[in-house]
Amino acid sequence: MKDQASAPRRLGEIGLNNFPPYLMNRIMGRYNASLREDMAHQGMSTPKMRSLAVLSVIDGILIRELAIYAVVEQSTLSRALDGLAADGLIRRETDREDSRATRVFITEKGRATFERHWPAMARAHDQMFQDIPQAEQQAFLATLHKILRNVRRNEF
Amino acid sequence: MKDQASAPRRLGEIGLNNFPPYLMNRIMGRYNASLREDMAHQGMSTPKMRSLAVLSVIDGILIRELAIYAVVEQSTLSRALDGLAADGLIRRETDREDSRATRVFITEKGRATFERHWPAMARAHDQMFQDIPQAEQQAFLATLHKILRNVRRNEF
DNA sequence: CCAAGATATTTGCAAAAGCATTTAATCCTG
DNA sequence: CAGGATTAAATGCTTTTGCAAATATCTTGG
Repeated sequence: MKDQASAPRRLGEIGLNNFPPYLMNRIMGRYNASLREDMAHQGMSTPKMRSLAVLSVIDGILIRELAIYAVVEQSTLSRALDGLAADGLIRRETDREDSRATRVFITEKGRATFERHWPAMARAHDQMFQDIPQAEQQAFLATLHKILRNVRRNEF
Repeated sequence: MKDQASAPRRLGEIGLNNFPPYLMNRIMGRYNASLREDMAHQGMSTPKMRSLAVLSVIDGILIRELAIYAVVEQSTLSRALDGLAADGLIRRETDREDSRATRVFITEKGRATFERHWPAMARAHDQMFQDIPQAEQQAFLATLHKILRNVRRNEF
């Protein structure tokens, strides 16, 4: 009987609490809502914030790559970048080798802005993992990597 | 040195790939996008789908509870329910004990509709966890439960 | 080397989401 | 037990999304 190895049969049978995607949506719903609260005041949106976060780590990336890393639709991202550029937080620059493509660079002001928001993200993260042993957190992270590899459709 | 127990110092130092909320957003972004593709054709939206999914497990729930379980803003949910009711997939009924509140019930047609969509959810789930041992999946699930308990603000 | 097809980004537009307000009912406190 | 505070849900309105189409550039087979 090599049954049920992976896919649960019916949602009713396994229950919401044993269906990981459900739990992950619940968790990320809270996480994102709490960040949104924090940012709303300062005229920052989720796509903008995510863009800055990614750029603070990987600068000079192509827009299409940023869309993937930041988990934002490209058209939405395009407009978010308009806003960030208008505020001087990022700078767009046509790629040298391919003039269709655009690279995005974070400015000093952009970094400073992100640093101001980072504590809220760190706090949200800490709350998520409070009272969870380091070893368990490591194992969790390792599984997340496997899952991402399973679902992503890109090279990164 | 009881440092760094939980909150990483700066995102740049730890990297996106070691920041669980980032990975979870990436993963759920894909999961939800893939479901959305599947549903768009059949005039079904994410809030509608999530409502049916929750109701298929917990029927006769209050709207405000459904909003939490389904991870949907209440005003958005209200309109999603309008749509579902119009299609005869759910039924709203004023609560007996508190006539401000409304309970939502899934109809047979609603169940049937959910069953039609369920395979796509199961498929997405299977893809996520392919090649991940059962024991690891169990551990992952256990950690998700802890995290949800850490972040939720409600009794459920 | 040119046309047809592919790729990167932006933009138009309609649908969706979210905040704040409204309506209605219940709770609670003095 | 009246009246202000609270809670549930719906609605008005504005902003944000996201799809699809447009624009611009690049690539490649003939």
